[in-house]
Amino acid sequence: MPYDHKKIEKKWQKEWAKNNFAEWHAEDFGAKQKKYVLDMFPYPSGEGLHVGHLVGYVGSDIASRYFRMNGFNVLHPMGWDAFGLPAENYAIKNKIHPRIAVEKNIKNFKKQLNSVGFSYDWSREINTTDPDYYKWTQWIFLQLFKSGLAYEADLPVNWCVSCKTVLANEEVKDGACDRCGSAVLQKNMRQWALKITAYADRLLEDLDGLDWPEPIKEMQRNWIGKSEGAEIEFKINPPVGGVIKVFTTRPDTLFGATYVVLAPENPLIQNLESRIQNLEEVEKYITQSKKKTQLQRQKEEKEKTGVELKGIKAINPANGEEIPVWVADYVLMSYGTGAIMAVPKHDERDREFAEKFKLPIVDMPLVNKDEIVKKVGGKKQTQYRLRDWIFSRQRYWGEPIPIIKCPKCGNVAVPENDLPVKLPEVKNYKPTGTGESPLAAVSEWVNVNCPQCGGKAKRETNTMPQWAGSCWYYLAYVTKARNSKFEIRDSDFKRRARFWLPVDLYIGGVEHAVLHLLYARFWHKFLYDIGVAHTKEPFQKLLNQGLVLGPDGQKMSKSRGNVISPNETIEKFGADALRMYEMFMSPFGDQKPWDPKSIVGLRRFLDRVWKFGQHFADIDSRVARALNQTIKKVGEDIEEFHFNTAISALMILLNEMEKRITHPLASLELRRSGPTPSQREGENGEGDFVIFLKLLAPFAPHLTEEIWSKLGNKSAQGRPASGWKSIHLESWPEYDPKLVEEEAFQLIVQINGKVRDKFEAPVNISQSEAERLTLAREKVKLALENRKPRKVVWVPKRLINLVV
RNA sequence: GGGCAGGUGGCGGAACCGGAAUACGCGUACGGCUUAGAACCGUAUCCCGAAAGGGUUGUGGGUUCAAAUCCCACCCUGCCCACCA
Repeated sequence: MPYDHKKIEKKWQKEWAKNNFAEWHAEDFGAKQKKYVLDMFPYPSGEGLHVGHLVGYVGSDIASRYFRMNGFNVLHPMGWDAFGLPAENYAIKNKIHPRIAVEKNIKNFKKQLNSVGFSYDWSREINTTDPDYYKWTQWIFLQLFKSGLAYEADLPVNWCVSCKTVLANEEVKDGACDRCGSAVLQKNMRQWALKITAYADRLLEDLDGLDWPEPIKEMQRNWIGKSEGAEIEFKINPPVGGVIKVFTTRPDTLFGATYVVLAPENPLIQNLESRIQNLEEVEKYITQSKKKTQLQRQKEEKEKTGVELKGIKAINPANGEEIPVWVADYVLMSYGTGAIMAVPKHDERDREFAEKFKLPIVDMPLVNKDEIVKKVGGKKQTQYRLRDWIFSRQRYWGEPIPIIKCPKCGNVAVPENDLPVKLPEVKNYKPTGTGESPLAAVSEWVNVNCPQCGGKAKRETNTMPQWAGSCWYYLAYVTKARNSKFEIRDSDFKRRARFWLPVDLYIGGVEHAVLHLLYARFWHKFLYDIGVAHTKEPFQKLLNQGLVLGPDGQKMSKSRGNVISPNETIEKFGADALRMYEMFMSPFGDQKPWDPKSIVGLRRFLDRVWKFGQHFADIDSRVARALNQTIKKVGEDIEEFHFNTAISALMILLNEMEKRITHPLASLELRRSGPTPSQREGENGEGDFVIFLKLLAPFAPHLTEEIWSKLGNKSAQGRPASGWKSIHLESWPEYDPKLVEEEAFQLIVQINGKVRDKFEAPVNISQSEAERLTLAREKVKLALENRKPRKVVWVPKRLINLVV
């Protein structure tokens, strides 16, 4: 009989919640060694969780349970990243207030998570939209502001026409909005930005000490994009005042520079206006290129365009030659100095441009970098590709930026005692599209007195981006012990943080490689600098779970209709089967399609475990070896997140145990299904089976708990007295190293590298003995045809190879 | 164009510190059980061949007693970045 997963899983979820074991909670300042196991928390979207979201959560749950069984004090919390566009767009579409939508969605998410049987410490649950929470998001912003790291300026920004807000560079993908895929326009707007570039070097260097997947580190390195070079000045002829500064990583090619190119946005062009003979043409070109979106620029397949500034020449400082000056949009204002020296002999882009516009391409001797820089009066310089983080959004559903704009005093910080600046209720929270946030319309909220001079002033009406709340949430869990409020300034917090930080194991998707993970590292480093955090990095070890594709091999999405919800799967196969299938289907980090058929294999396995537990099982002692090997294998595999092979090992062990059943009746009953009352306590077999159950427990927590309690390990009834004994509070089984080693092995006999025979031999067989036995074998004699081996290769415990 | 990861049965994958390629699971076939089906149990299942035997880890080459594993060249797929000077 298959087990009744609906009944069993509900029952234990209720018991676990009701009993709320202290052992499942993280214990601040506990004596056991701490382990902080963290999931990237979800956006509670309206669609609910799909099976792909669960892969990471299942993995971290297995790890957490395993660490608890190994005697660690595990902090494994969960919360909600509920501000931002997904929540707001959902609310707009369904015509409910985002606050209400988020509440509803969180309820649904929590229900879904609980139905999978996760062992989260819900006493530390957080929600980034909770004013008690975002009070501290705002507080950190104010510290950044006071340190000069948050500033407002006219900046070139990305504007999403559909989301009607500016975006950070990190949120633009292939020239389109990462969120909605719409075109992104380049605009100049007055915006708040965070000076992440001030941390570029530290963000780069400290990657080395992190136990992160190498590709993620590489992505961050590329994003930061450090390059060393020099800034070199080119004098202008006629001398109109000012010089053209260029940045180059190859000053050694300076002799080959045959023209100079300015970015269309380069302000120098305005200074030169009076001398430009073809001003009209130049201005037309500039206007045109400004109109292009990034997407358009890319679609034009990098076909070079540009216009010469006639009447203007630059002087190559290496050889004093006069060279032409051009304006072209292949040079970007936002990188370097917004001007380049073009070396068409050496640089492919310059060559393409030179060929198109018939500019000279000359050979040059390469010279010593440092010497030439010195000689022409240039200076060494380091450039980063990383830009400051555009931090304001013209949207309603975010943390208000806690700044008051006073006509007299300028931008004034909201006094700390006035935090949080609560997001006001509004009737219309739709984005305006004018560049103003919907908050600007709430006059009773906007109009305030300046905290500095007392005069009339207005609140900043932009809100923070979605990433703000997730920049410090791992600290919030630490702060929020047992439902207390957040406070990250006092010594109590600092003691807790010192106890728990850094996060020992952080699990989430690759998609955050240069978004959340870079932003959070930046904030953490700032918090370190102001003495809030004591570690240089927040997340010591990072693992990425692989993406789950739909059954059609495509990315799961509502529009494709290939989204698999955990709800139906749990209904049909149970949470334990779902958990195991997700871990078994591929290596943890691999992308994988969902195969609706394969999950039955895991369910079959669990049914066989159930049957085994229903009937007593006298297992013969030869299983001991397999058992010890499995204890070793499963433990090692869990530590390395090789869950697929851990499960395979458990399957092999169960197969083995079924083969070794000595009681004929039990054997029969296991093979058929049928009622049997028999259960003996104290059998050898039961001991072995119980060990197997413990190994399986982190993967299939419900089923193992049920069998465990049925085996006489006191069920939950009658709790809270001392009756409770959950399998999840048991110790992880230990293996006997002697029993892991095999006594015998299949000795492979090769002749010229080809397998010709094999026979069983004791592990400690000597080479001479193995040779003697090998040469005596019929098959070998036949294959040798009287030839004598000219060489014998002997690999202990594996093979013997006769070379003739 | 640059960087990174990866190509193994009908499918997901295992082995990858060089040592039996295809563990484990899905699927499929046949048999059992069953009034029948489902479920379950058993057996088989990389390819060619009746067998002996031979072949097989994207392709081609190399190193080695021995290569899925190491080296070189090429092809393909996925992800990230992309006119960053």
